[in-house]
Amino acid sequence: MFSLAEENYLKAIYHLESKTQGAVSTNAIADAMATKPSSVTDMVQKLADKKVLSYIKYKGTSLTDKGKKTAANVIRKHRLWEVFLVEKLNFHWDEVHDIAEQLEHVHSTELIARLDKFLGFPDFDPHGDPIPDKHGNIKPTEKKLLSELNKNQKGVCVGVKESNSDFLQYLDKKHITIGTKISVLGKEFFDGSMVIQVGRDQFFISKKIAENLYMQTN
Amino acid sequence: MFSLAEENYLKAIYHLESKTQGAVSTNAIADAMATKPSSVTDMVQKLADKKVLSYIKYKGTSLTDKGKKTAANVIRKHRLWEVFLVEKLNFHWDEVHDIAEQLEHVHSTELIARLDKFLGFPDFDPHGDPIPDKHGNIKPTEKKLLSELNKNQKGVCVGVKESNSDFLQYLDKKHITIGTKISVLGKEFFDGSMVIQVGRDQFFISKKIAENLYMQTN
DNA sequence: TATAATTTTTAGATAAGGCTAAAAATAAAA
DNA sequence: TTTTATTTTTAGCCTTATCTAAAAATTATA
Repeated sequence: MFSLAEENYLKAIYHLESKTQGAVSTNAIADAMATKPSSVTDMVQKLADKKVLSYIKYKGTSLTDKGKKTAANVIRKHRLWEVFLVEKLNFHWDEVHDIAEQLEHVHSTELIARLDKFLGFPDFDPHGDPIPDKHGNIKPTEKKLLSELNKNQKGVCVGVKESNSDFLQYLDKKHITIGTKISVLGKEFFDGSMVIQVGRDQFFISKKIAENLYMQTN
Repeated sequence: MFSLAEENYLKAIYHLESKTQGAVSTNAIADAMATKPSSVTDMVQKLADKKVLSYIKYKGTSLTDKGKKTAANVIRKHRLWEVFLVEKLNFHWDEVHDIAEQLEHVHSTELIARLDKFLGFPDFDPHGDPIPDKHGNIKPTEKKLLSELNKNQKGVCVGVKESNSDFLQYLDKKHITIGTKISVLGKEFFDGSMVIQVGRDQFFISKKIAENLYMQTN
């Protein structure tokens, strides 16, 4: 069992590893966690003792399989709770992060298994990020921007890139949300604008809109 | 904002105050929290500084209005989460305590407001305990004996009057426990016997049984 | 009411997690 | 290849929440 602090370190290191290659530096972790490098050194040494990461002085750290699995599980919980908050409690996509940040540390595998089922075994969270399975595996996925689709292609909205209130309100008005199917009826190469179909409605969207919607196409 | 430990102390003291009258003793708190009296003294002094309770050396403590409200709010969260776990995630009523114990410390008034609405503004948790409102007030509730109910009335079992082993074993066999919903399908005025419904089962009970079950009816 | 028993508090210690300042190692620049 | 700059670690200290052991206050008993 890991403490709240330990879980947060593992999560941060997991995210950092996926963004860069090679060992993760102490300073990078300190930046990501808004803490001091000296605190990171202490914690990383403790986590190395617990076999969730390997650490070489002055050379940085990388998660072991056990560490990756633990981190992925925390991320799984975070993302499932985000789906719950948005789908069931009607929060907006941009309001859920801080709450999920707390909920992710509730310990109970049974709880998460049941929550997963209650939510219909979702594959993506409201930001379009994939939800790891109970073994910590993430289904390899093709997440594209709507703006990358061409005429006659279609997909399912899996998240938003920018999530300012005006944008979310626009999506609300157009009834676009996670899981909404969108078809590209036309695309103007001059300005990247599109005509799309959402349900029975067909309408025009600008390139700016299309560039902020994550789509899954398979 | 209160720490996890502070919230747990407030909650424990709140429960102890409702069970006894007068100030709560240091040892009573230590017992309730499975901690040492010396630890309680430290914490209680800290909480007195924060104006959530009044503390007189060697004389015990009692919550201030602020302390009561804070404690009631933690209890409100705990009980709402228990409803969620049982009603939505299909946990059994006796499996939810430990999980709710963690969930109750998630900080977000908006979350609780929305959860409350999602659950249909419940008044009681699965154990039959009342859920404080957002101001910390608990609706005064009427606890009756099952024998006082009439045909077509129903309620939730909130406790037993006599608790000898034979009686408890009988309840076990009939799947009656704290939180069990019981409906009175028929009542014989000659001997006070009843036909009741528990879950999907319908069966006969004597007056003696009915006189030993506390019910909450609303 | 003086003594014994119990309760409560204080003093000092520990573990987790974090910080500052200084030292050591590594990387970059001259 | 020295020297300088940056990164990382170490050492020592702080806070929160806990503990044990001893002292003090209160309560019970003789």
